[in-house]
Amino acid sequence: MFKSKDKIYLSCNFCKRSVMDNLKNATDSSTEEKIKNAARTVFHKKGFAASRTRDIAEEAGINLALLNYYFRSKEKLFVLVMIETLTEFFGSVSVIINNPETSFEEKIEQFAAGYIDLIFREPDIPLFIMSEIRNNPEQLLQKVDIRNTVFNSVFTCQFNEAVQQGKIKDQNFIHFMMNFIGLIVFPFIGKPLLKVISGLTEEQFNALIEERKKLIPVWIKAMMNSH
Amino acid sequence: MFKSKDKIYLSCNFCKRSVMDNLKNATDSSTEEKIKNAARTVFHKKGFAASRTRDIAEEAGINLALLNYYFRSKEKLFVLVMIETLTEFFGSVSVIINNPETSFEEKIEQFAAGYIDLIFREPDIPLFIMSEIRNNPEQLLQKVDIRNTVFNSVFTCQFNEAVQQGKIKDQNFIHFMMNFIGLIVFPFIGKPLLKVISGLTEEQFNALIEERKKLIPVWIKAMMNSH
DNA sequence: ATTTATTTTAATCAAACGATTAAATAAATT
DNA sequence: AATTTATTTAATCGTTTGATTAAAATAAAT
Repeated sequence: MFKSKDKIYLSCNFCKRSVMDNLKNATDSSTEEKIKNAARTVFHKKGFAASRTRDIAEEAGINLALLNYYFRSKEKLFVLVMIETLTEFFGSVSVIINNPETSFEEKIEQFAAGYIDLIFREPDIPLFIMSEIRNNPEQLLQKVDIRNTVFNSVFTCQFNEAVQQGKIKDQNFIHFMMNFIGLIVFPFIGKPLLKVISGLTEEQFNALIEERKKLIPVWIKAMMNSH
Repeated sequence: MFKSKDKIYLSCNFCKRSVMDNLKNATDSSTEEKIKNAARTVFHKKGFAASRTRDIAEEAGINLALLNYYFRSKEKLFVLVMIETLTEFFGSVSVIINNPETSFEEKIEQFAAGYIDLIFREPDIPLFIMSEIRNNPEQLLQKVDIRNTVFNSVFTCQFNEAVQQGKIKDQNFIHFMMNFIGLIVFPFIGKPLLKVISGLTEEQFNALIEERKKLIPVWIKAMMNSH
């Protein structure tokens, strides 16, 4: 029991192999990938506590025992999904905010549009991350170095330069990032509530968010010069 | 078994008594109030699925059976907590945004400051509402008429007046509300993540949010005139 | 003082759930 | 072809968990 598979997939916390190696090795049609995709879907939608391993197995079209054979436990499978999700979610930012070719303003536009597109493809991710990280923040977040991604970025440098050159007013970078990310992400997090409040249909609401790709950069620039 | 208590506390969905009547009747020290407060704490912190009725009973300092005696089931207790939470959370807005004495700008300031204070007292509420409502939005939200509270408010009228009088540019009210609420609420929802990203301590982070009471109105006004 | 009603508890049930086992089948290796 | 290794399944184990029961303790009423 738990032979070679065990070494590859379950020792990721201890062995030298990175999660990314495992990702590359697995084909989309392979059983472990099927299970992981199913787990992703179910966890994202319901969260850890409300997800049943039987539901994940059914979603993957396999037996419950197989899930435990590959991933040993619900929790280990969850951690794997969480790492992949965080990596995807913050990795895609990294490309945009570290592009040396684009200006500060261009990055703001690309960031807003790119992120809204990303969340449109997987709208459950923001609420999933926020609510699951609440339980054990440091344990889950230490696996993906988000802080470094954000603070040592070209984007951050360009922000500081713009302040020094007097192009934008001097202001707290954390406030700026909170506002920027909040404007992008909040409509997705608050969607169920906001739909009821606004009385909009799914399509109307999505159209509104689509508009925000253009609007958020305008708003953010106005905010930056309002102090 | 399930005698007079039953009629009062468990038939709230069917009988003529409102939830508010029950609230008034119960003293803070009474057993049912102790249970409800404990349920509130646990549900707010962990969400429905991760909360155990045994934990709630322990938090309340009573036996598990007593919880079911008073509230009949975990789910009924949860619905009660959710209604109270929504009522409190959106009721407190109502006072501010329907005050006929204050101007549009004053309401923005009071709304921001008042809401940040409210969430400071109960910081788990925003994420609790967002994540729990995702599962059955209409069922939970139909119990509190939020849409009416927002759209038929003095605040909404004053917004429309300001647009007509050319004081602010013509813009989508839904966008405006999403931005406004998002700026207030998102730092609390994203707190675990934002703390790690920023590297700030609890106190530093709270101080930052405190600043936002003054900053958000400034930002919002800048945004409103940026189209 | 006795009955009646209410409040509280310990013990336990039944279903749900995560995990395991052992056995069967398929694939790969020698 | 024989043997080992990998994949898949049915059956089931042990806990957890929501809910119930019956009875004890307390309070209220007659």
